[in-house]
Amino acid sequence: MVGIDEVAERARVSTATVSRALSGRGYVAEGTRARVHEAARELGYVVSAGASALASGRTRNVGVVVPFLSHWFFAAVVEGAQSALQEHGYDLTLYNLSGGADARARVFDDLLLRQRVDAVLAIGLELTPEEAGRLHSLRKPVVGLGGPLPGVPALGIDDRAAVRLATEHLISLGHERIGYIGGSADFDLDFHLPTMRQLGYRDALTEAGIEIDPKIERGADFTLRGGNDAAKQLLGAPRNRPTAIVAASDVMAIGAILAARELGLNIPSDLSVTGLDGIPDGEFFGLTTVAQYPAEQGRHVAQLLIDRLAGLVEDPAPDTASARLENGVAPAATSPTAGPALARELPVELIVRESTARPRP
Amino acid sequence: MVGIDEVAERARVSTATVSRALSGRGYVAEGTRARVHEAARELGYVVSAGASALASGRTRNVGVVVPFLSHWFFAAVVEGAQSALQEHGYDLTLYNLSGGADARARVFDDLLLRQRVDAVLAIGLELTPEEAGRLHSLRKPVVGLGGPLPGVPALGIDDRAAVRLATEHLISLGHERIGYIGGSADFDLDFHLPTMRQLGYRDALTEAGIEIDPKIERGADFTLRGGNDAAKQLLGAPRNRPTAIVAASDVMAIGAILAARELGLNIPSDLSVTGLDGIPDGEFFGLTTVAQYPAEQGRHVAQLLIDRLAGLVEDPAPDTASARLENGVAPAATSPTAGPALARELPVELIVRESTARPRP
DNA sequence: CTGAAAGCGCTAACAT
DNA sequence: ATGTTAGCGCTTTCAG
Repeated sequence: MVGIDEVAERARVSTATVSRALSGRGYVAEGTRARVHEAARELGYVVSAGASALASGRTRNVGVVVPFLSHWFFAAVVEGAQSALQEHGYDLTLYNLSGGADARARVFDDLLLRQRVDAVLAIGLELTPEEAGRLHSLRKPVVGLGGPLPGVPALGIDDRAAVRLATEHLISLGHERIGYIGGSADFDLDFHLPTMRQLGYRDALTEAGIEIDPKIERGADFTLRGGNDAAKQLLGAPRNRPTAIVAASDVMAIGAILAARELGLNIPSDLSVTGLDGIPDGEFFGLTTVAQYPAEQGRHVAQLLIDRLAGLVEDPAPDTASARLENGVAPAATSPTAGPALARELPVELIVRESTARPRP
Repeated sequence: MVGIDEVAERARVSTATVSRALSGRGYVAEGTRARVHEAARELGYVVSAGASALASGRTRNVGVVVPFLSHWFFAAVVEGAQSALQEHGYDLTLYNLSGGADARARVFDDLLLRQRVDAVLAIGLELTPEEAGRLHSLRKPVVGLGGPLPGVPALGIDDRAAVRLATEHLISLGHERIGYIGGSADFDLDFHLPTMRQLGYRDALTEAGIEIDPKIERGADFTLRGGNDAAKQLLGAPRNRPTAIVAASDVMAIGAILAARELGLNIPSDLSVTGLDGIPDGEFFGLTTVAQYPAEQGRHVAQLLIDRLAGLVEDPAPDTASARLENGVAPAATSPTAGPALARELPVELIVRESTARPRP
């Protein structure tokens, strides 16, 4: 591996100047700068991440923690974050919690503490107070996406408003008997979104003066089959069958559409269906949905971190954050930088396709 | 951050002993060992990755390069690799090539050269000779999964045999008019699997003495819609319609199943369909398929790398690898360690479900 | 604007 | 089995 002194020699400057020229910190004459870059290029020199990290305290690496990857949403977020980070010369080290409790503990007790990362992005996570404490003890920027993080600034879509929007769409079409397929209680442990989404559905009904009927609210597991099973329950009733179904995710909505077909119901004349997510296959099924944009969300949140890192000034008073945390109070912003408050709500969009229409008269 | 000397002090030993006790290299008395661990735990000490890497040359980090993440297969492989690595205390730094040519160049020209990783896992990639050269110049273990890598040992399923197996299943059921939905030429640039899979289909037909009819071979793009469109072409013909379809992926197979339903054909009595992949939703659709196991593949390949890293001895003679590479010859094993040859073929399994049956008499 | 030199926090000989 | 010590390759004062 060619080192910095070889570059220095070739460019006829000191190693200090090479470092400055290549990292862009400190003054370097334009000519010198060019010579250094030229020399580095010719030699194929790339700084050693470890040495640079040790000397500077900056790793140019961001840790991204996800509950699992095998889900469109998380994969897309990571991909988005990745591309934003990569553009700025940051690497992305992935931590996955799907390996069970041990793996999870390891991530929070060891891996994240190794000083391998400058910042942490926590995606779709619900942290325990201990885990949040560990994260805080890093004294590094941490931001969350799509999960409630105690004491950590977090972004996400407004799940409640999103489902409400879908439901309102159906109501505005004239539907009054609207079923709901949401998450079962199990899922509420990891994400609170099931609850939030259900509330959004109820909000819309209530506001429109439609009575809530728990009999046409079903829990499922966010899979195709789950949505399909739930829909069959909803649609199988001989009378007073819903004319529309709001599903808490696109995948479940598609399951519902397939269920309707199996039962000989026509979409949308016999049944309207809405989803939430905006997955690529939604278009194929003509699914009306409230789309969110995970790749953009990932980019956005990564960019936020990059900005913080760039403007990083000083640590806050040593004990403020943890003290607040112990009291169970989530301060508005607990990151090392006193940046502007985060825009909490990420955009969603109602996409009307062929799965919704006026109910039969 | 608490450092190694604080631990040394507390355990009343030297820093060298702390290092040995914690890393497990070199002799340490059992009692000392315990004291050190205890002290480290009490202080919440974790080695600094950067310092350790600089001093030892080992980063305990593996780079994983994927073309993109937004596909079941890649996400599952990464998840599998992740868990194996994590169990052994390795981190996983992800490099994503989906950002276009610039991103791709950056990965090979800078990011991988930063000495941030001990080894590289290249998934589903077809590298240019330059890229392969860069990888080689790292002088680090590199293994590929599911993509032809010039000069790099690579594992993968036998795509040709897999599709052949599916086709043979249909033939054994009595089908003789069997259509094929594969990848279009565009896709062949990145993965060669479309071609290989098509050859497998033809192999089976030829061996059974069935004539190949290019009119019932269709290219598609590995999406639901692509499979659906292609199937409609195949099934729309008024006469001499295939009684079975082999699809080169589960997603396309599902597209075909939905196409059949739309056309009023019954599965499997009017049409049998097979896929390839073993995606979770396959079961819901009753899809007969040849399953592969990406998570296990990822684990396997990660484990391979870990073993190499553990047994790492010496670099091979400086120029052997690159010389061979320049000649365009792919040696059996070009990794620094002269390990046993890799088992190239990863397992697949025919899973028979409800989408296949004997053709109507 | 550039150079000299002191580390960053750890590991690995080499001693003992 | 444990301690001493010299770096690992860079960044960053501090001078000039």
